Amino acid sequence: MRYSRQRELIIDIIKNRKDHPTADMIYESARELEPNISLGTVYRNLKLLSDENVIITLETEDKRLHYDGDTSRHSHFICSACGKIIDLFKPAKTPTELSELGLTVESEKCVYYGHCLDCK
Amino acid sequence: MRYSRQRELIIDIIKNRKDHPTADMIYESARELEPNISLGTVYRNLKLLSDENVIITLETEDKRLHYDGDTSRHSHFICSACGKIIDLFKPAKTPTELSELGLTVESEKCVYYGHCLDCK
DNA sequence: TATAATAATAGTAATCATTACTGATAATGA
DNA sequence: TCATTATCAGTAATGATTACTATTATTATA
Repeated sequence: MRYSRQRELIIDIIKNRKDHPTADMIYESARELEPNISLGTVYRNLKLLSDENVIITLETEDKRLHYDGDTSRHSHFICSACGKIIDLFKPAKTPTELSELGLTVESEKCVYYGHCLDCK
Repeated sequence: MRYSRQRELIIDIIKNRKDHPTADMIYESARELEPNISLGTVYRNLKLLSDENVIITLETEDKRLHYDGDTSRHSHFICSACGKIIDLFKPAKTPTELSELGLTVESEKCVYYGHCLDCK
């Protein structure tokens, strides 16, 4: 992977945000410093970076990928009303602890990734 | 919600499958009994049923929604190689227990849903 | 430092899952 | 039976993402 000014900018943007932006939000942000950057470039690099585990993707119910520059092991809380995504760092919060933070947990989706018996 | 033959068929298909089909797979299956059913009808009903919590959606990395007729509290294992989705029923399996089942856990994504402070 | 090889880019077209739209059909309460 | 209207089939539209192409920029090496 060669150096590119555009990719460095994209990494910098994601790593310095606390929210979990979509490709479009990252594109808007990148255009402030690199007005000619292409949306395709943003998408290509986001794919590349998540393939290389430099960033993490979040498949949400709004049908747009959200990106997270923090690759440390943590969970997320998504507000069903406004869609806001909140980091939940380890050690894992229990539903009770979340309630104490003012977060009402109504449901959860937990997915483990790896290789199954057939594919090993 | 009125009765419709098409919706009953869709519910029946999802509730009787152990895999986690996409809209397209459900459409193909439904056409065997209801050859004129429309793909739009399948999508409309899947949305309706998940809004009413009759079924569950799974947002996966293949960018297609997968549906689960089992609404009991459980997690999922997704094979990174073949995409197969396996139910993990409660009590939650630990990484060790999963390994014993032949499932190599390499990463996880856990999302909690509810309402944040601002939206309550 | 100049140069050749090629990764990466900008800009745009294409893809594809999902949703919206429309006139016809069917379920349901009176 | 009939009126109301949810639902349907079929198709067009949407929107996020990916693919394509000619050009530009990075980098290893002479």
